[in-house]
Amino acid sequence: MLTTEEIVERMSAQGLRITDQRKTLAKLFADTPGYLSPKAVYEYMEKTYSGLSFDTVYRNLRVMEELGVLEQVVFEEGVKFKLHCRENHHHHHLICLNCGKTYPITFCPMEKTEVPENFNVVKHKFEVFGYCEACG
Amino acid sequence: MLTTEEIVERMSAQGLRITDQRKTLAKLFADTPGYLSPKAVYEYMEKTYSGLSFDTVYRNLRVMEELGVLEQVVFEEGVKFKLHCRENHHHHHLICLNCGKTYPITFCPMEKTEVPENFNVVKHKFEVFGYCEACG
DNA sequence: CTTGATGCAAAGAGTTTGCACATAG
DNA sequence: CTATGTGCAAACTCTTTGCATCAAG
Repeated sequence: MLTTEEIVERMSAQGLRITDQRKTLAKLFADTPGYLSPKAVYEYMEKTYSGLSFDTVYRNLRVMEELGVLEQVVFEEGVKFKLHCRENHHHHHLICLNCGKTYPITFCPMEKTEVPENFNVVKHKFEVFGYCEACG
Repeated sequence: MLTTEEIVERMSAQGLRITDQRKTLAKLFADTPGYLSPKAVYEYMEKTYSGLSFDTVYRNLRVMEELGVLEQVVFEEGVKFKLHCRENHHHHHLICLNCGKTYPITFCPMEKTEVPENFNVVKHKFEVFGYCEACG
């Protein structure tokens, strides 16, 4: 996982300006072991930056996504963001329905899935949802 | 899979009125072997019913979903609907990225997934995307 | 200084809701 | 007949965009 400093460096290296807001965003994601909705991010940031606007949050989330720092996933409840996994290996996730925290699953179901010859596989999605120890 | 008549009967049995639009919707989904977006449904229906409104399409999709005739899935590109799978067995899908057609996968990755004891699994999602024979 | 970041307002997509009129049963 | 379905308009949520101002480098 990336640290706050590594995220900031990475943004800086791409020629992005390091504003207080971006530093705070970097810290938020470095400290959060799971998914955050744009709304959750906004509510967290709002505490520090009164007068914050939603569009800036979105813009920064997009910037960090394009930079490869964040990854976006679509859930039933909407879009969420988390630090991009830097695992050396392809993997999947256990996701806590309460706190959003994720745990890696090393097993990839594609190994065991029989696909008809005439079907050309491009990608797959495997996610397990439930409650982590802390959330019951 | 349900036939047009079975869908109509099912709606009728629930006290829903069988309008021409609902008959056409039933036929559309009975004949479609994959996912349809609300927009695609609207565009199909519009051909027959000029002056059709989007809200009626949405209302009928919701009604059919609540009835258990349709199932809704959230993709990156948005929400889509298909006939609810009536397979006797839990299963997953191969989904064609071009035509939306689906093929069942009998293998369920949960059988092979090791979950930490302290994680209480509630549900899972496994979907394989690619191109079917017809779509290359 | 100069370019990129921010806030504000407004615009868009997608979806839902209230109401009056039309129509299935 | 009577209650449900439909179209219309408007509201709502989530997200993006244009523009003037502000501040990082």
